[in-house]
Amino acid sequence: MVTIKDVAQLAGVSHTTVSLAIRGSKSITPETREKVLKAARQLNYHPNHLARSLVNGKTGVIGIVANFFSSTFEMEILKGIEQSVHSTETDFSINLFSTLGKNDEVLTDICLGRHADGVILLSISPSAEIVKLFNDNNCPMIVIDEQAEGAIEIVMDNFHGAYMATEHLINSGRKNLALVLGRDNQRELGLSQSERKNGFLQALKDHGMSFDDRNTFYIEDYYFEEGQVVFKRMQRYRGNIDGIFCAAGDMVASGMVLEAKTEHVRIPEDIAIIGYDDIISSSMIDPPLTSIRQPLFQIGKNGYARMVRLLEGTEEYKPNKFVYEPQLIVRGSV
Amino acid sequence: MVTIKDVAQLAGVSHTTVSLAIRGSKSITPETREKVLKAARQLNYHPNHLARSLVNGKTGVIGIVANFFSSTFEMEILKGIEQSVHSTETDFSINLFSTLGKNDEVLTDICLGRHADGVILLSISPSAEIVKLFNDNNCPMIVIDEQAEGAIEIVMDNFHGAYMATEHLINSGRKNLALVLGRDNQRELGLSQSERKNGFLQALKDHGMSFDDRNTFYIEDYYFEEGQVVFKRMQRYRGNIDGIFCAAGDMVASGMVLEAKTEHVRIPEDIAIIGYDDIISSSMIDPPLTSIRQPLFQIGKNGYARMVRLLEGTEEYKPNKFVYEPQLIVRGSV
DNA sequence: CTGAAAGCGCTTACAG
DNA sequence: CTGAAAGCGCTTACAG
Repeated sequence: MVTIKDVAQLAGVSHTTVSLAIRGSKSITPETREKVLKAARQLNYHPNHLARSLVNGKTGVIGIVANFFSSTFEMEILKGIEQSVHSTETDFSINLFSTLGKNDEVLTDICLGRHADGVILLSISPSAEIVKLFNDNNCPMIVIDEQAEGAIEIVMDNFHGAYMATEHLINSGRKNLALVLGRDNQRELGLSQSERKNGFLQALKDHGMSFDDRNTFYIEDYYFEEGQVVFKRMQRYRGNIDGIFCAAGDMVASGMVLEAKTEHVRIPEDIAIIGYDDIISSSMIDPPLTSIRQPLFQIGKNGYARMVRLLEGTEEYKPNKFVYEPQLIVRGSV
Repeated sequence: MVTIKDVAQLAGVSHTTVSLAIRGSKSITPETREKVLKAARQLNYHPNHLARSLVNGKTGVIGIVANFFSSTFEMEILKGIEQSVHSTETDFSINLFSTLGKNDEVLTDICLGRHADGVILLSISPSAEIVKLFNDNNCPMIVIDEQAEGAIEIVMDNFHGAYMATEHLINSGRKNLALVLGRDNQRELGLSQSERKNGFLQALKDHGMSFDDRNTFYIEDYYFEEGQVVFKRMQRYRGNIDGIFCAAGDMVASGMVLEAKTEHVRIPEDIAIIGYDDIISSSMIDPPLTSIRQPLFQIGKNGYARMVRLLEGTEEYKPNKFVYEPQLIVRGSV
C-alpha cells in the first residue's frame, strides 16, 4: 500500500508538504506542487480516506436509512438521490442502511460510531431520544415520509391526495365506497396511511356521505397478491361496493383489477378503483389505473441536495417541515 | 464525543483494558470486564469505526458497484443482497457506488482509497488493469452479469435463455421472427445482450430457419416507451413479422404489447411476443407476458454470502465462474 | 491479568 | 514556502 510517505520520499519533500500540495494549499510553490503531483501519479497514490476522516472528524458519507430498500417507493426516491449525487459536484458518497425494524439501534450506531455525517430516513419515524442524539452530535437528519419533531421533515400531503382521490370517486357517482389500508406488523397505521384514511373520511363527510367501517380492508405487505385476496373478500362479504380507494397503493390496486377481471366484474362500470403512488406498471394494465402521483423523484433529489448544503454549511440546520403536493392522474379505472 | 479513554477513566482502568474487554478478550477478569461494560453503557459508548478500521486495515464495508441503481435488474439483486445481509450475522455494511460510466476511476478509488474490503460489480465489466489492481491489493471482486477474467464471475446463461425463448416462438409456428436488442451509448452490445443474440441465431439455425438482419431493432435505455416506438417502426417497415423475441427485456416488451393493442394488432394471434427478465408487471398486463426468468434474487443473495465468506477467510479467493440457468415462464403472449 | 508504548495514515497549528 | 511535532481514536505486541 502506497502512503503519503512514499510520495514524500519520491518527491524529496516531507509528507506534510505532500498533504498540503495534494489538497491545493496556496502556500506551496507551483514547482514543488508539480513535483509532488507527479510522484503521486507515478505511484498511483490515493489518500486513505479512513485516516483522513479520522482526523477531520468527517466521514464524507451520507447515510440513507430505511426499513428495507426493496420496494418501488424507496427505489423511486433513490433514483432522485442518485441523480442528485451526480449533478452536484461533491465528494460525498452514499451509504445504505436497512434497519429491518431495529431503527433506534441502527441509528444510534450510525451516529455514535461515526458511520455518516448526516442521515436521510425513508419512512422511518425516529424516537425523540434519537432525534436529540443526532442534534447533540451535530449530525443533520432529514426524515422523508414520516414524523420527526426536531428534525427536518419532508412529507407528502397524504390527506390532500386521499381527499382528491375520494372526491374523484364521488364525482363519478359512486355511492358505496371501500377503503384499503396498509398496516405493518405492529398493527399500527404509519403516518401516511393514517393521513390517507383521514382524507378519505373527510371527503365523504364534506359530501354528506356516511361510511360503514366494515368497508375498511387491511393488507400488510403491499403485495400484488394481497389485492387479489382483498377483492375476493370484498365481493363475498360486502357485495354492494361500487368504488374503492386503495390507499395501500397501486401494486395492491393492480391485484384488485386483475381479480375483478377473473371474476368478470367490469372496471370501471361495476366498480371503480383508484390507487396511490402511480407506479410504472399502472399505465400498463387494463384498464390503466387512475392514481395519485407523488413527486418521489423530486423529493429524493431535493432531499439529497439539501443534505449536502447542510453538511457544507451553505444552509443552516434548523428543524422544519416541507410538504409536497400530490397530483391526481386520471386513467381508465374510474 | 465519548471515546475509549472516557470509558477507561470512569471504569478506573487503562484504555487498553477497555479495548480488550469490549471485544471479549479472554485475558480480562470477568469482574473488570463487567466494570468496563457498565461504564461503556453508562456513557453510551460506541467505538469509532474509523479509528478501528484504520488500524485493522479493514473497513467492514462491502461495496456494491453499478452504473446506476435505478433499474429493476439492480433492485432485484439488491433485494437478495439485503436479505442476505440480515440472515448472515456479521458486521459488514454495504455501500452503494454508482459509476455513471466512469467505472475504472470509481473502482480505483474504492480499492486504493480503502472504501471497501471487497466489491460486487453489477453488469460492469472491469478492465484487466482494474482486476489486477484488486488482486494485488487483496481485495476480492465478484462480478455479476459481466465478464472479468481473473475475478469471480457470476453470470446467467443468456445464450440458453434466448435459445429457449426463440425455440418457444418457433414451436408456436412463427415463421418471421424479429429481435429487439438493447445497446448502450457506446454502441456496443454488453455481454448479456450479445449472448442473447447468439442464442437467438443458433436456435433459428438449428431449426433450419434463416434470419433477415433488417429484423433486428435496437433500443438504448430500456424504457417502456421505446417498446412502443419500436413496435410502430416494425409495423411500418417490416410488416410480415409474426413473432418477436425482445432480448431487451420485459419493460420494452410491455411497451410493444400496449402499442399492439393501440394498433389493433392481436397478441398472440397476429404477433407473438416473448420478453426477458420476468419483471413483476409482466403478469399484470393483458395479455400477460411470456418471459425468461433469471434468479436475480438468488444471485444477489448468494453473491453477498460468498463475499462474506471470502472476507472472513472461510473461503479461499480464486477466480472462477458460476453460471445460473434461466427459466421459461409461459403466459399469454405466445 | 493489566498497562505503557508504538503505530495505523493522515491533517493542522506552529516554528523557522 | 517547508518541515518537525502532536494528535485523531483505536489495536496490538510486549513487559511486568
